[in-house]
This record gives sequence, C-alpha cells and structure tokens, in this order.
Amino acid sequence: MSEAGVMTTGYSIKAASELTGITEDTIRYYEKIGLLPRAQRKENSHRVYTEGDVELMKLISCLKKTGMPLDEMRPYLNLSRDSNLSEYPELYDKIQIHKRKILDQIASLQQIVDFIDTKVSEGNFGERKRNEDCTLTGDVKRMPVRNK
Amino acid sequence: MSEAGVMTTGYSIKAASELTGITEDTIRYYEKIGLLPRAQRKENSHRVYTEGDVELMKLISCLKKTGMPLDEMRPYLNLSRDSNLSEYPELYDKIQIHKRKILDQIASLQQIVDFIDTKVSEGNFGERKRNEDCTLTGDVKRMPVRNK
DNA sequence: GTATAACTTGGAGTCGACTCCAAGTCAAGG
DNA sequence: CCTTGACTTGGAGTCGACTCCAAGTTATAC
Repeated sequence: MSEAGVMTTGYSIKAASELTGITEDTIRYYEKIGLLPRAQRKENSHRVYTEGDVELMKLISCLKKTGMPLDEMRPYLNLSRDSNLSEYPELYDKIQIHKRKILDQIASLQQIVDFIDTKVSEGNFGERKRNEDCTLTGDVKRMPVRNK
Repeated sequence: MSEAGVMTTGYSIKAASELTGITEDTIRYYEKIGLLPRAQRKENSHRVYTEGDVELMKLISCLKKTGMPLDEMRPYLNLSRDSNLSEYPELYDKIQIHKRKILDQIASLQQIVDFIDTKVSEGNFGERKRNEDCTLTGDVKRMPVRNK
C-alpha cells in the first residue's frame, strides 16, 4: 500500500480524515448522530469508506461552510447521488432558499468589506454617521473548532 | 416620550435592544463578559445607553455576522470611535487579515452557489466527478441562536 | 511473546454564545 | 396601599458541535 489505508478495498478512517480534512473523531461523531450512514466494517470491525463515502463527507464540510446546521443537511445527504432532485420539490425549494441565504450572506459580507475599507481609510473604525446597519441575514458565526 | 425609553437622556435597554436587534439578555451578557463597557445607570440603577453605545452594539452584530468570535472583537471595540486605526499597526494588520478571510468566504460561498446551480440543473446533488472541494477557509457556521 | 500502532466503543467533558430564572428594587396608576 | 411593569442581579441551564478519554481488540514488527 502506498497511502494510509488505501488498498483498493477502500479507505480507512484515517485516510478518509486526511482526504476530507475532517478529524477521525468528528467522522465517528457524524456516524453516531446519523449524519453519515453506518460505515462498512472489516472483519476486525474497522470502518472502511468508499470513494462515495468520502465525497459525502466533503459535501458535509461544504455545506457546513455555508452555515448550514448539521441537522438541516440530513435530507440532502440522504438523497445524495441516487435519485433526482427535481423529484423532491420540497427539498428543491429548501435548497433554493438556502442558496438565497448564501447570496444574502455574500452581499452582506461585501458590505462589511466596504465598511472596513472606508473606515480604515478614514482612520477611525467605530464611526457612526451612516453605518448602514450592515443588513446581514444569516447570523453566521464561527465556532469553537480548534481542530488541532 | 414617543418611543420606548427615548427621552433625550438616552436609551433604555429595551430601546437599545429594539434598535440593534440584540436581545436585552444578550446585551447584559455582552456587558457581563466585558464586550460592552459597563453602561451608565440612572438613580434607579437602570442602564442608559447613548447613541454611541447603540452604534457600538450594531458594530458588534456586524462583526459577528462576518464570523468573528466575540473575543476577537475586543480590540476593535476598545479602539472604536476615539483614536485612529493607523496608530495601531498590529490591529490594522489584524483587520486586513480578517478582511482577507471575508473575501475568501465570499469566494467560497460563490463556489457553493455555482455548485448548487450545476447540481440542481443536472438533477442529482451528491455527484462526485469534480466537486472541487469547495475550498472554504473560514469554518463559518450557524449557531443555536433561536432568538425568541 | 511482547510491544507498538491502528483502530473500536460508550460516554463524559468542553467551548462559545446565549437563554432562562428567581428574587429583589422602584416608580407610577388606580 | 397594592398591583403592575420595567428593570436589576447572580447564577444555572441549554444547545450545537465537537473533543477527549479509558478500556478493549487485533495485526504486524521485532
């Protein structure tokens, strides 16, 4: 074998972790809460992941990065890869709504960048005159996540 | 008085909450953790906020929306309104770094929107072919925040 | 054979950011 | 005088998302 756990039979949890950037603990946690399906086990009960599993994990971290809570991802992940999105109009609507949120996020982040540029060039940061409220929609936040 | 707590003497916590969209509890919490300076009190020990205080709160929710943790905001808030940013090269650098992060966030969010558009029009969502890893930087997430 | 490494499990602990609560104060209205 | 309502305080509880741990198994390396 050349890379960690890659031997045509599939990826080890370590390999999956390296490929996705998600820690092993977190992958197990995702399985525990049912975000990922229970992984196949080898005779020794070690988890084995397929290419598809890895892609699913990547999709999770993708969605996570747009501020989607883990709970909300479930429907998208369940549907993943097999059937056609257009067969689930409700889900389709949800994702369009989510897309809208992301676009709003983008617009608002852009506003803040503009704000920074203005304030920085004007010198003082906490100016009041017409701090346009930076109308953000999402309540997006950073989390503990001190991933080693 | 016409609006809640507005009587030229300043804003009540309720008024400030309404103006900023931050709950009263959260405003007190911010004061508790020293993110906001201890508010002036009236004889009856009720908090009174100035226009400037309110703007400071708005700035907090602004920054929060860009994914900045409360702890990281302190330096910006302390400096707020009085002195010139360019006098604090270290802080200036920090905010430029933060700006960079926001721009990366924007780029990545844009990627995800593109991803959604492609996948949605192609039908299936969890496709693998060249799901370009949606190289997000920030680990931005949504939080509990079920604000009333 | 024994140590090392890579995994397994269940469960407890942490962290940031709230959110809620009980008990108390105070002013104004009826 | 008593109630109502807006506030005060300190502290406890919640929530999402990890993160860490101890104890156990198994396979290869020496």
